[in-house]
Amino acid sequence: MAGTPITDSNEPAPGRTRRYRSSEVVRDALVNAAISEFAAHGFNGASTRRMAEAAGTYQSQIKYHFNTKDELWRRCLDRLLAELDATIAEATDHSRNDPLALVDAAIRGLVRFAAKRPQLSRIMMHEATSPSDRLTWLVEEHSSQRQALLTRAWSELRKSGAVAPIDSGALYHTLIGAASLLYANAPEAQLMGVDPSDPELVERHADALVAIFLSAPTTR
Amino acid sequence: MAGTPITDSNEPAPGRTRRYRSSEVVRDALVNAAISEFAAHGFNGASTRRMAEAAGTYQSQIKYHFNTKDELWRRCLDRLLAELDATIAEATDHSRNDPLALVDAAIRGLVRFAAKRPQLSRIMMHEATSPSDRLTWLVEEHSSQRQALLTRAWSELRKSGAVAPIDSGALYHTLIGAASLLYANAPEAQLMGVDPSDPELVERHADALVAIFLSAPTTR
DNA sequence: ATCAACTTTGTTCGATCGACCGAAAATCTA
DNA sequence: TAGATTTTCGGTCGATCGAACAAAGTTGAT
Repeated sequence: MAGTPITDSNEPAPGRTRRYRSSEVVRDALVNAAISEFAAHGFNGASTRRMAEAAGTYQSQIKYHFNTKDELWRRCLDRLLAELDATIAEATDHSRNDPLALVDAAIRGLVRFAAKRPQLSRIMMHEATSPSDRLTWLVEEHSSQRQALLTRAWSELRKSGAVAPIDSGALYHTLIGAASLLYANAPEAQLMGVDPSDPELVERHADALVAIFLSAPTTR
Repeated sequence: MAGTPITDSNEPAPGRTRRYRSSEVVRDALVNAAISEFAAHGFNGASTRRMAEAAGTYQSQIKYHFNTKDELWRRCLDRLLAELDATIAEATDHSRNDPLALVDAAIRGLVRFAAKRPQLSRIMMHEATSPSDRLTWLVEEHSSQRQALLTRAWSELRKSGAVAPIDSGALYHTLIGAASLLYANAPEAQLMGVDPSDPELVERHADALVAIFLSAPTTR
């Protein structure tokens, strides 16, 4: 079976340069190219031939390394979600005990990730507009746990009244939407005179989200 | 030219039933079918044959009535955005003078429209992920004015301090994202056990957005 | 009733899609 | 070095796409 056990040292036989890239490298290049292609055009609109070209290889390599377009798509999401988890984990590293500080850090991490890797938001927005096996897989494999985690943390904070009164059913999509649409729709924002790649804008955006989500309700 | 001047009374010649539908009716059916198709699969993934079948007609009718898939797409957005304008205008009808009440009503109208017509959000999210002539048209024709309107109203309210401190560059997408992702991604929400078609959820969602956007900043 | 305008219907075209196959080339193992 | 394994590379297959065309059928005005 191809690539399952990476046995070799992947060294180009001392002194010589490899002519064939290792499975790992090609798979990596294909996943990266596919992430951009899926994000830009959705699953159906994405072309495996364009992916292969961007990765500097051949379309038939997708069958060889991933078997189908569908499985390649799943590997793309595995990678993106692992990156998201890593970013959030890093951001919340120093606030393990204070629940409010933890959510604060998580929101900022979410915004920064959406800015750095808008492809994840784009793919999810493409996919979640109509039912499919992929969407079912995505929710079961990934979305559900994240939503449960957020909802639990939020209802805990709600008890102490330190947080905005947001319906628990709407919370997840409200926060994700507020945090990521600006970057998912960056090409539109650019045309409107906004530059979502500006790091200072990202920080101001994160500040704003923390301010509106993590503030006790005010009576007018 | 077909259908430009609707001269006739469109009456089925007393007693008899028409065998041909009028241009107006077919165009209407095609636009409706196309809106759903574009929303579900994006521009490239949408099939003109499926649209025609859903509209009870033939694919070649699209060429006849709209010339190209591209022009049909533009007519879909003209209609959706007209509907959005009508909904917002109706919602803000009774608060012409009080700027704060006006934005309050506009936010609620936006949420209700996103819930009622998720297709607009879906199409925009599909389209805004990568540059295209359609996106340029969309921004120039529609998005820009709306953003300018919102930004102006917001900065006015900011002066009186009655409103959350949100960066003006990020405001538009933050609000739209918070208001519409839940409905744009309704199939995902359903799988997660949330029902975005529940009118009470929609109202609670609108309440929450008004609460977090239209509240003076609190210091912690 | 006639005729021009409008609408429907069926078909064809070239292009692109994902999946698949097999032989050649390179690499690793023994 | 010989043989087994991995990777590359070019090509083919049926399906579907948007666009286009040409008749044929329907309608309303004259």
